[in-house]
Amino acid sequence: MFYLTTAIDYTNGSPHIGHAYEKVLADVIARYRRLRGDEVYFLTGVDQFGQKVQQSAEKEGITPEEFVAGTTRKFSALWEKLSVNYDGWAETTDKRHQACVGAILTELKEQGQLYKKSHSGHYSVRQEQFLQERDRDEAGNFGPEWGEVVEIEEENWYFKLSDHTDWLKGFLDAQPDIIIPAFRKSELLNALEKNSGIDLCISRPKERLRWGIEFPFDENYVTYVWFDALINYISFAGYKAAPDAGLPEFEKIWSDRPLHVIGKDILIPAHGIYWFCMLHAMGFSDAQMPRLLVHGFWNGIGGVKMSKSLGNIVDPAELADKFGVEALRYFLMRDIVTGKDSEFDMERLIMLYNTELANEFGNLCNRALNMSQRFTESVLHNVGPLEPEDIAVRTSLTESTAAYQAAMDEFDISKGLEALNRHVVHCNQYAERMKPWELNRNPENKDRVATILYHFAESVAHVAVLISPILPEITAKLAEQLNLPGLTTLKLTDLHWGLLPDGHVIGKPQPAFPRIVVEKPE
RNA sequence: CGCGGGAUGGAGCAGCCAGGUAGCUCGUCAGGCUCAUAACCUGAAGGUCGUAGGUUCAAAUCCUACUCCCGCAACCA
Repeated sequence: MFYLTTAIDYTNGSPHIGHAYEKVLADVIARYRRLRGDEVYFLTGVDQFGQKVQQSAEKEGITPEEFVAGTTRKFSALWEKLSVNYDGWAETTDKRHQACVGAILTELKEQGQLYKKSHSGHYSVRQEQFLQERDRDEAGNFGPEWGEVVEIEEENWYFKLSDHTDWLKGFLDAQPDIIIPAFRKSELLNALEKNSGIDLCISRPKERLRWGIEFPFDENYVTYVWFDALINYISFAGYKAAPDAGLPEFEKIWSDRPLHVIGKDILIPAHGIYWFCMLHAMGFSDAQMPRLLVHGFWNGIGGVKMSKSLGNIVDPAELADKFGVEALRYFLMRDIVTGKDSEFDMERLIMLYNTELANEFGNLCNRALNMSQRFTESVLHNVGPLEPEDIAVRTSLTESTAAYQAAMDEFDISKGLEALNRHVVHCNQYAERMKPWELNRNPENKDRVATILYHFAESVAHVAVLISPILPEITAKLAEQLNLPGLTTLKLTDLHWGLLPDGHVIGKPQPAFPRIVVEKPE
């Protein structure tokens, strides 16, 4: 079983383009692995507890339950709109999750992994958090943004993180590709080196935070959100679940090494340190440790961070409505190298869709279907003899498919799409050289025209399947136009030359990728 | 000396890990075609690959130093 998860989004606000990117990326990987023939379980969801949610709810004068119900709906509605098809949905307020967190806490305490100690420090009443030395301004004071700062002493529960950091270092050293991309690992190892010996405070006194999972053995405390949130990856996979809980069977889900798709902001310390150590403390073996696929961020134009104050935030739902889900998904996968940052430029979204989908691939679809309709009465003939140019088309397809697969296996979606595009361009060049529209003027060339058109149609069928992880709707559309419904259920291993049988009658051609037309403001 | 990333023709990027005549998309200029969604195809101009050294027969790629930009630095997601 290939188990993959995303970070669960914090339900303190509306989803932005970064949320959408991560979920679409995970969805594409899930769909690709299914295409490869793997059994896949895809989990995503929302993180609902914590201080910020409590504060936001108070501000609106509603309960945290009501507040998260509203924001959660925004996320799930967006995933539906963007064709993000998950198998499991994680909400941390789910009783089953809370029970799992409680069970883990109890077990860790019994194993002596938890202890209580008192900590004193500078505390911001307004922000409801302890302040660090780095929070001081140049003058060495805590600035006005923190409000009233008092020195308080507080008792809390700690997890013996330091017991596991030596193991973690060794583990990370021994694993070449546990963290993708590789440079993130050195960053993580450096961070570990510098901060080992520190334990993790995993509780919050109820006086200052009520919105959390109560400690099973100490009713005065709730669980620190990260400790609770990370557990979603196993709780919703059925870890320590009751048989009738309606959750999957854990051993089945967590059989191979799972993949966590996360953003670069939550690698250190949350996933790279806390989560690995937590799993280790729970008795997970090295072979059971998940891989982390760490993606980059979409910045605004000019490389500046997107933020509300700069007003350069883009709403993914709005984009999908305006340009279509296809264009958005394609852009999000095409214009970024997995692991790196990129700039979100609406003009590039339009350009890439219009160029690569509408003009190049769309044109090829049209050529295949339209000419077949006009020149061969919609009947495809898989006849010979083959000319070198025809062989070259087949070779190009084979090479593109292999390159696509290699790239997709490494989660490099952009490179995979580029590989598909190479074949599409090859086909358009082939069209220009063969000029079937000219050949068709002479009835003697009937067979030759049919052979050429078959190469177009067959190429379209292959690309339609290969692009399906990124553009699932398109595959169905093209399957219909090609009159080959089976196309949507094909696996990679089914992709041999001859998907379209000799004598096959195609359907009615229709533009699969209508161009995006923008009126230029004068 | 905190850590990491980046600097490649007008714009945005790939290539670097496993050195071997600099590649992609857009834009610009010229041409061709008409099957097609004002789409497609061909050709051209444009780069001392941040700077300075080093290793090598050979460096965008490896090593050293430096400059500039961005992000992060553990109890806020």
